[in-house]
Amino acid sequence: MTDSRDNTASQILDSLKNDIISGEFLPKQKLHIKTLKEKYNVGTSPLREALSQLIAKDLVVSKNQKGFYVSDISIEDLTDIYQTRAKIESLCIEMAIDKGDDYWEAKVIAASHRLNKYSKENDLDVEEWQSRHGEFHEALVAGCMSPRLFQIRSSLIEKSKRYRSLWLRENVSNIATLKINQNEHAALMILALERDKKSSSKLIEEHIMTPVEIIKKSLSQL
Amino acid sequence: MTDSRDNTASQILDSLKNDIISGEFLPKQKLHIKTLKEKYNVGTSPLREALSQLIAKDLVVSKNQKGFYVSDISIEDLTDIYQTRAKIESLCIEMAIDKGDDYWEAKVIAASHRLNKYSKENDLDVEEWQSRHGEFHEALVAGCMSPRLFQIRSSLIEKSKRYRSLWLRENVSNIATLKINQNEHAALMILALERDKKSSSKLIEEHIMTPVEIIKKSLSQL
DNA sequence: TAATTAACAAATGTCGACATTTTAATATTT
DNA sequence: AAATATTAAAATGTCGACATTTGTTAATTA
Repeated sequence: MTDSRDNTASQILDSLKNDIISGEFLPKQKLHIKTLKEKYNVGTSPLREALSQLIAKDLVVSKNQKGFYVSDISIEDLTDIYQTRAKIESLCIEMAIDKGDDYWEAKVIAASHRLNKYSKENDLDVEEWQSRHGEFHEALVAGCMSPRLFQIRSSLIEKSKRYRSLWLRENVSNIATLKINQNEHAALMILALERDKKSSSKLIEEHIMTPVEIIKKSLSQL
Repeated sequence: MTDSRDNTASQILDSLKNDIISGEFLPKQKLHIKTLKEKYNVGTSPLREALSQLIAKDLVVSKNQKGFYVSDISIEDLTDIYQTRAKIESLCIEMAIDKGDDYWEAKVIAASHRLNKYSKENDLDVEEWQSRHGEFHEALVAGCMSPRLFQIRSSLIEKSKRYRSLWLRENVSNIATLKINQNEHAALMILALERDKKSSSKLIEEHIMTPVEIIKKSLSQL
């Protein structure tokens, strides 16, 4: 059995990262050391080490002697993140189509089924839907077999999730908007399994860019 | 005037990162806290914070209670890094060709000239050549205008530089190999200025992948 | 002699304290 | 009253010390 006890810093890292991505801590908000120490029940060192890692991940910034702050957001950054994410996801899918085997196909079909079934339910839990949605897209690109590209993809997803969270916060009612393009998911799967690289990559780029305009709107009113 | 005094951690970060990328610290090598403190003349906290940032950048790993180590390398990772880097660079060039203006063109021509002139010199300094080479490629993609994509590009370059450093370390004589494909640079510029996306992206991918096989060889003998 | 145990030395991760800087609140001057 | 200067309070970043854990060497046992 492997010794997988993590150090304190990496434990805080996860919680703190989540609290930033989920929008509990808002952009530009000051992160008081004292407050955080109490909130997460930790000492100075591990906390600062976790914050340091979040700096490297662009979720936190620090000015010398002026403390830590949650990274600011902007419409330009929102657009850039989503555009880059679209390009990367398109790359992933193209590679997955090149290299994906039978297991990949099977996993895609399975994930698609789970998403479809749940989307038709009446009173659905947003968390659950988002989880299945994420798993479907992950299954699609899983065949690409490039750890580094995957890592880039993940970090971009984290960043875009923050924008989506902030938007959801202001538009709790419009959750249904998330599921607008449910038919696109089916199309995506079919194109991928048909190994149609061109169409797949084109559709995925559009699919990812869909929510941008909506989020932009509510962001500019802030 | 802006107050741009950095904190101690970010100062160490640069030095330490450089020493890892340049191969002064070898893969898997243990990074003793005590030694590093003396080497960089700093205390525990800022050092550990710098190390934490390098963990997020995948240049350092840490096992709980067992200290910090330079990230390991492998042929698989080498290949993955360079392949991903090639894809990203190709993306950048395509976008640059789409969005690049007259200033972009001018800068590309200028950088190309500087590289060409220096490449013809008899006794050249490797550092200087690498610098001009890097600037040429940067000029080529500068038109892409996506900070996030640029950032991804930079982090991949850092990682690939480490492999190149380790290879150079074992093959000081073969430095000339670096300049093998000098003619490709001219071709690259022409294609970009002709706004030929397809050919540009194809050539840049090949250009980036060129050194992989050479580095692989010397790596597998280690 | 090999293997196991015990004891020691080295190194890590965490905390609390201190000096320095920033921020705020108050007083002073024009 | 507005602007500046002064003082006090809060917060930051750094260090050294301490408890725990790890790794190594020596001793004991089979």
